Amino acid sequence: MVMTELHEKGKAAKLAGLPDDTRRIAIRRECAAYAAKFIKLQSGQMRRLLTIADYDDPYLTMNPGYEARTIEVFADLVEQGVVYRDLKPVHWSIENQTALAEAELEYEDREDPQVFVDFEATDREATGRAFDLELEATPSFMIWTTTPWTLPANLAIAVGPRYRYVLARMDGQETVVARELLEAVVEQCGIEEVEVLAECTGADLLGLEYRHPFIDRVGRIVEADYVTLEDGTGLVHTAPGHGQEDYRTGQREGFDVYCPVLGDGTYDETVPDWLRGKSIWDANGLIADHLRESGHLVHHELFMHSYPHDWRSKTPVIFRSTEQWFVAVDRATVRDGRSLRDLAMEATGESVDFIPEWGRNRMRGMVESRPDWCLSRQRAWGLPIPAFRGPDGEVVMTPASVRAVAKAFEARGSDAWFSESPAELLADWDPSQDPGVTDDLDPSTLEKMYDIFDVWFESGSSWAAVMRARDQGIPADLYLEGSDQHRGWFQLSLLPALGATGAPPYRTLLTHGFMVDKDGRKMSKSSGNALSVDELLKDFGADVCRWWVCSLPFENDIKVDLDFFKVAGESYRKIRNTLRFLLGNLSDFDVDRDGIALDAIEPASIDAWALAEAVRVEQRVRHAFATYAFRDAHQVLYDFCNETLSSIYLVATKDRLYCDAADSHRRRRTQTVMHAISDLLCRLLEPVVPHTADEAFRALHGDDAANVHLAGPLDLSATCDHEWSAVINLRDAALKRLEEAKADGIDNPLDAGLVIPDPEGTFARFGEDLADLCGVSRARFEAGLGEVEIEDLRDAPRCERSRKRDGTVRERSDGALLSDRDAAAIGLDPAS
RNA sequence: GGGCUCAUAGCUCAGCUGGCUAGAGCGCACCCCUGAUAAGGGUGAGGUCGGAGGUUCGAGUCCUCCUGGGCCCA
Repeated sequence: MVMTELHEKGKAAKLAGLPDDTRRIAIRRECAAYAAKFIKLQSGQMRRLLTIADYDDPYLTMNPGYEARTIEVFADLVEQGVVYRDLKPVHWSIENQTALAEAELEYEDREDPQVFVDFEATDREATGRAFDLELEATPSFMIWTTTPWTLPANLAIAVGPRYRYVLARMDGQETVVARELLEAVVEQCGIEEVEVLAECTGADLLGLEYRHPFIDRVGRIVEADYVTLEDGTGLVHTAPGHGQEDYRTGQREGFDVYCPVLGDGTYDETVPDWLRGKSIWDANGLIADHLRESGHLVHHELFMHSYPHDWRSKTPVIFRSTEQWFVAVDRATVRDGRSLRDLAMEATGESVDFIPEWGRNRMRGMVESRPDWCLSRQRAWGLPIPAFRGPDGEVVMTPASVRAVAKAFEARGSDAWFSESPAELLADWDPSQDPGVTDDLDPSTLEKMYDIFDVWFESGSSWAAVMRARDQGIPADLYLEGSDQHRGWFQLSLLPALGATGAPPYRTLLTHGFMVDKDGRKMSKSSGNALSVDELLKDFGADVCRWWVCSLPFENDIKVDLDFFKVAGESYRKIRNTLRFLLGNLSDFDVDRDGIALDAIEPASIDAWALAEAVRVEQRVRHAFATYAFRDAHQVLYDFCNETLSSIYLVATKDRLYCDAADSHRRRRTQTVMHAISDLLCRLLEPVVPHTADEAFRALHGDDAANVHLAGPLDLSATCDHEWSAVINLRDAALKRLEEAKADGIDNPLDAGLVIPDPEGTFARFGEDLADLCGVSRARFEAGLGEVEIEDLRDAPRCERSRKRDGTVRERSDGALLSDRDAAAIGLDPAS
């Protein structure tokens, strides 16, 4: 990205003229500035979401202290004997001319050729013997490949020793293919005449030789366990310089790691002249043409498949052999002889918790099959791998020399690698005390090497550079990332920590799914269905966004759409309105002056019930938070506000709040509970909707300095009559009856009274609240009744103040129609 | 092509180790309130649990295959 900008600004040309180290430092300056820009941008977004972090002292991988800690982790790995340098095929980005790690790849669809090619056997008789046949013509071995450009590097053909192979005459040419694939090959290649001449096993073919179709070279048939009968011909083109499996086969069989492709994706001098200097992508066509002309090409067609691309440049990557640094996952560690893979399988099997649990299986599968970690990159920006080359060309890098460089970096930053001499960088190193080198090694004879660490090694060292360095303690409680990081950060943090300390860096791994659009398709800038976090924050506010996030089943993919934020905004407003209503009704209430003791609340009162519900909510929400079940917390909080408070408690208590005498016990009792519930709600909502909770909390306490984020739990308790659940059921039944009564013209519940069956005498003690609970004017009980009945009160006088028709309404001394309670509340003598 | 994973009312989701007529919220329809009002309350209609087989006395819940998403890899 930075290099692109430098080119566009024309600075790259100027830089090219500078000495290597000077040029690298100049590029690194640009990169550091670029990184700083994004640090500012992204931390700004995170702050706006009101995340809590040490924003005054963030950890940055480019800080000298962080760099030093990372290098120390590396020193520990060197000490454990798991770091090595080797010539191997690695993922190579032609665009950026660097090796890439698995985590730096993206798979995208790409159209490539697939070719079926005949490789002519060198020895007709020997080949015939394998099939127990005397041959009249020289047969061929047919291979299939989707990367024709790797054919110049072909050194072998691999077969499965146990598979059956046939010698078949196909349109005149005698060719060997796997028996099970014959039909598919014939069909795909459009072969018209087929005659099977003989059959043998793969084992019979081993050791036979063939002539390379356009290079003067003889190849050999070898065995390999990765040969499958799923596609191709069952004979696998093998180029040890261009594939990891091919490389292993080549090592075993003693082949060179031959790779005629240069870093820029063109061929070197060792290929035929018609390919020299050509780009490998052009070579696909050239080679196909050449093979067609020479009669080796059986079939050629284009097809779409998923192919690895460089995640930065979005260009296709290739396998290319280069010297790189690796972390070995199967080498024994010095500490106890177990390999990193052993340790990782053990850690992911037991000591680490996974949320959700299937992450364990997923990650173990990846750990089980992962290749060695290619640590080195060829670029200017990043942390240098502190390796030197000695006077005899040998690589000098010991735990002590690495730690000496860590000291230099700590003091002067990793730019020192480019501005200082090897002797300066190794000032803290004494070769004579280092068993890893000869005693008389003179640091001033060393030359710096210029590989840069894979960025994943830096982020994978944060347990050391952050948690341990800041005395936060390791293992960390939780690493949280998307499910792609089972291969990325989770795994690449685990391996260094296991190597360096023998223990995993975390106790728990929490994984979330990916954002997809409302149709479940993945989001990307290119398909235009991506949403901007900035826009969302601007349009909906941080609290609504957080409220939405809290509602998600995060372990799966998350469907995202603008409409969902609107819905989240609606439900958020329900919470906010509930709080506002609570606070509004506490305006004349001072908890110290007017509050009553919570343990003095009558158990049969609706206030005891509401408080008991609040206690349950507190327990459930706290438990949900503690187990990362944020969705449950969201649900419980919403249901409490919507159901318990808004539709039941607050509706039922409106009458007393508005119409009871201001200082009456009943009214103050309700306010006391409303105060406690408000306090509780603020504290429970605080992690989710911090702005709202903060605002409400300060209003509740009438203290602008009150801080809900520091308030801690409330730990309420309540004693509630155990028959309250029956009362709530009774309410449901009554509401249904009231709905039915609308057919008789009783539209307004206050025009009705309830007659409640109460054979056991259970409901009488709730009498005071039952009418309000159902929104009717009054309730009475009858022992002999079967079910709830509605009393038509439309003819009863209505209180002008409370609008109730409770049977006590009559004209008072001031001429108003009032009930007894309302008359008393405004100071009239009830008897008057 | 392989590993992991998802698919339940119009929408977003619950449904633990298989067991009453499959739940919630939103939305929708109808109604009430008008002293939470760019609010509040009530009732109700919506589902062949992606498809096809199988195990079982019984499957949304277990097994197999298929279809369609997602992540990771080849």
